[in-house]
Amino acid sequence: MDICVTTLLRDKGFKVTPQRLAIYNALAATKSHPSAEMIYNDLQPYYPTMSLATVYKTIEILKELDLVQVLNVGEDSFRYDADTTNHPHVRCMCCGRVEDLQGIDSSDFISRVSAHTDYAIQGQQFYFYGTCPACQKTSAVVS
Amino acid sequence: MDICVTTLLRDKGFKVTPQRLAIYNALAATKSHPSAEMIYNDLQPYYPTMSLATVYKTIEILKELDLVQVLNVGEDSFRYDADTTNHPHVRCMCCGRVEDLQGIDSSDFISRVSAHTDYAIQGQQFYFYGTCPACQKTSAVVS
DNA sequence: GTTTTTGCAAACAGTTTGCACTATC
DNA sequence: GATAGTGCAAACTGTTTGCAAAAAC
Repeated sequence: MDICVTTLLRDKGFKVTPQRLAIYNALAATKSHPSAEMIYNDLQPYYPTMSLATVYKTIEILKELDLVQVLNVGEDSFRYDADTTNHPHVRCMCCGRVEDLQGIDSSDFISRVSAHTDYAIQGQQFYFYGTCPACQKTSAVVS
Repeated sequence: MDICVTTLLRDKGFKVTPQRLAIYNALAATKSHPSAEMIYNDLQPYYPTMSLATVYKTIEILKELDLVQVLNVGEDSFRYDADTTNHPHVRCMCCGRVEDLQGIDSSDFISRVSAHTDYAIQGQQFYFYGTCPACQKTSAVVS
């Protein structure tokens, strides 16, 4: 996996730095769809001198290499996903957690939309909003 | 329509001001899904002393009254829609225009997702990205 | 040794807030 | 006349940029 990123960076003329590898690995190792700041905080113990600007600059490159996708779940900040397959996401409106919705085939819905519009559709993002299992339990106890 | 907004505002204890009516009317009269700044610019000729802060504060209230919905199409700024029915949107990646995708029934897709996840789904947003008819023509000429 | 990257700080854009003045009720 | 809203400017947050020192090649 590391080798792959290294090669991809080199091929496009980018230099390979520990920061870049760490940021990509942090993203690839989590399912939590972190924001730039979350990545920064996660890496802080291991790269105490790394700056937030480096996280942003690296994400920019990773986008270019198609190694991450950007999520815009309606919060203040963007979130990033190293899984670049196009899958729907859910956000818990209670705790803010963002999760993947795997195993849902949306191809028929997409082709239905494509057929219905004059736009040449190139991509899409599906965001669902609700309450996660953990928060459902909590509110059940309270009410 | 005005009467309706007036009543809704009063019922919730908000005062009825020309600015609030103008902002709602501007939103209700367009299909262009304007940002706060666009609304501000549109109204500038008629309300030259109105400030951007008033636009934001008013939108906040209109959200509370369920008179507008917020779109997060992946740009720098939010966009607003006075059509609060839940319909998909397309953004042209060439000119930035945002349009409604009317007449698409997504209820089966939504119920398929609801059945598939542990989340209690309360809402969703579907964003499509592509090239609008006008931009398709332009790029065809160029290439 | 050249060229790119880092990390800092300053800049920036969109949005929010505090507060005196004004308008609504 | 009491209460809430406006408009200004300043604050704030997430993100971007410029640049000298440092690292990659």
